[in-house]
Amino acid sequence: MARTTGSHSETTGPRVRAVAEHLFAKHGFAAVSMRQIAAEVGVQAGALYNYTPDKQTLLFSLMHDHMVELIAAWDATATMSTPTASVAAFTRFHIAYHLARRDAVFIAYMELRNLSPENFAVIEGLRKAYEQRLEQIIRDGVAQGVFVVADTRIATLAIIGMLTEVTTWFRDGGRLDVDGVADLYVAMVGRVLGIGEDRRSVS
Amino acid sequence: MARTTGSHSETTGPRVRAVAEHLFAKHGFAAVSMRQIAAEVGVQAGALYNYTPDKQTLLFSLMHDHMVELIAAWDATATMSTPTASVAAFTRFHIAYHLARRDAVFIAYMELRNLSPENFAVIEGLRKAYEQRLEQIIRDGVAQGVFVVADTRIATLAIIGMLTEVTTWFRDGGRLDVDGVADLYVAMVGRVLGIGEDRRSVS
DNA sequence: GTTTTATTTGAACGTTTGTTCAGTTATGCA
DNA sequence: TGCATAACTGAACAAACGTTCAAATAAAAC
Repeated sequence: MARTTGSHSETTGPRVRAVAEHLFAKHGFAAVSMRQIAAEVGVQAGALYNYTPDKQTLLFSLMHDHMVELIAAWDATATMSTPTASVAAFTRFHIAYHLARRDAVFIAYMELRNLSPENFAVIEGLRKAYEQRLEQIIRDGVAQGVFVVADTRIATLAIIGMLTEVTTWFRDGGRLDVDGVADLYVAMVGRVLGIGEDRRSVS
Repeated sequence: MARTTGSHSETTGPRVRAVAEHLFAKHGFAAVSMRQIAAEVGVQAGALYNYTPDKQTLLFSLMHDHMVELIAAWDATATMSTPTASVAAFTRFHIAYHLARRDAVFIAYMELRNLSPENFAVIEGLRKAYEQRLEQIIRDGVAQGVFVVADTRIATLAIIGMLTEVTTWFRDGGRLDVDGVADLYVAMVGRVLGIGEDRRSVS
């Protein structure tokens, strides 16, 4: 036996990526073998090498595409408006997107140490680029006097941290749905940024 | 050659754990071999099995001890006082402790999926127990009317998330030292909890 | 209907894996 | 000083690892 019925690059290629994404997220890059991926795809291990030069590149490719798509999705969502509206939109976008693509998000946050130095630098740059989007909104809000924050950079990181943490506990069918969670976080993020704060009350 | 000069269980045992903790944090549990650990300790791989029944138990033991020590350290720190003081103390404690023991923290958050189901349940229980400490403080604050939060549970998770995120970017010798970072987070956490909020301003 | 080409198999490769254990040696106790 | 034991070595085990490649076969092109 060799080539099987219905075999096709256009279906196998994406399937390899989808299966790898799922298994890497579930068990970790180092704990998943090429043979496991192949088995799940329904193919022999050797066939995977038609779609990736090696395992490491497969991981990098998944992470890279995810980060690029994340940034593109936000840039397509973002509209010129007030900092207050922008930060609320960012909060809702971040939560919804991260919950919808949990496997990819998990990998992008957890498998950085399995990347070669050059590949790491690329992913790190993309992550920074994404964070910059939020940081710029906060900077604008501070400049316009609608946000009151002691340290823009730290506020950015704190907000990213609290938003991303949602992926670790959110379960479909739980007490709150995605929109309900997003509403609560929009309010909390607003507080962190001091929206509507009476500035005289600050010593 | 067999037993080497100066060999001693009381020194090798802790060294195995220290080396394993460091390597697991740096490269991930699955990516580190028993031979790598042994080499770093300065011993042959077989010798490790005097100190752990197997690799998985070594991981679990590290995570378990870390969580127990974390909880014990907080319980030793916590004092009866106002919710506002307690939450500030928790914030400072969490940041300082997590930055001081970064390797252990990293492992406890990242290697859960490499645990057997029973071991996972134990660690998860300890994590919940730690979160409960913060949640109880927030609940007390809400009951006393000094905190204003829409959802106590979500506020707890959001705060834990934003505090833990510090470990991903903090570098010694950076722009801010630990105390400086903690100061900023105490203020941000206070805002999330609505401390000092004018309740009439909420619709 | 034949030829070309893309796709996959299946076996093989050299390493490395976690773990075991009989044998060897330094150490602590009598 | 001698003996028992704790600590470690070094070799061995079967299994699994990522990767390669000639051979085989389905699909596409003509």
